[in-house]
Amino acid sequence: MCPHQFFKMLSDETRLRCLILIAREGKISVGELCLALSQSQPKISRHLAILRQSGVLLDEREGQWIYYQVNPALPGWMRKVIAGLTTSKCLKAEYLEDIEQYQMRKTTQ
Amino acid sequence: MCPHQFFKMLSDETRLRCLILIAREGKISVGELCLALSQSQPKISRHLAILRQSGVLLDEREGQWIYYQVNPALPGWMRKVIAGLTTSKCLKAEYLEDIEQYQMRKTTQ
DNA sequence: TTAATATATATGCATATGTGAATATATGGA
DNA sequence: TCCATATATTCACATATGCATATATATTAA
Repeated sequence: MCPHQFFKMLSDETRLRCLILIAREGKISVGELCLALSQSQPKISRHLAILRQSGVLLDEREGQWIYYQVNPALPGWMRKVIAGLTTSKCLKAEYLEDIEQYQMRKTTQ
Repeated sequence: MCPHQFFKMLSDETRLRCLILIAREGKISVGELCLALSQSQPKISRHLAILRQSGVLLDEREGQWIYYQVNPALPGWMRKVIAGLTTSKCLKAEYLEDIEQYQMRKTTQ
């Protein structure tokens, strides 16, 4: 994938928030993403499809659930950009709340 | 600027090629960019305006020419992404030809 | 098989984006 | 002043994008 195409993947806020959450948590189901980001299921699903079709994410079914993860075979320069995002101080509070949301739900369930 | 907005800046091929060439060469005029990328002047000018208005580039007039450079005050995470691009092996041959084009013209003039 | 849950896809629409062509503005020199 | 050069902007148009809603598919359990 060309650099500008990869950046286009990251240019939508919902897609980027999904990707960052998945990159930090390793593996998340669609439903968990919807709850963490407070977005509708079709909306999340469409953005995950875009990331999947471009090869950025991998999906894997487990019973009724489908889990998404960052494709470990991504070229180094893409992994670097994603890694930079997950550790960076550039993220809005909003993004970080996604992670809190997700982790709260994980621990209380 | 939010990460997804920065990535939107980089999601257009012409804009990205401009930015990479500017980042590698330091300072380039609009005309030189047009020649290096073989693109029309209004097209290049419009993309430079987008990068300038978003604060990614700075412009500076020198007589009839206007030179663009990467804004040195960019946050670290943005500079890292740009630096990753200028040194990366991810660039298509096409991108690298821009640089050759530019340097050829520089040395022969 | 039927119902419930989880996820994906299709449709219609409004808006955003990129483009070429034409035009406007700014600078420098005759 | 007038002209040439360099750059910016406007306009009209085609295409792309994201969205909400509705619907389809797959899995599990009863």
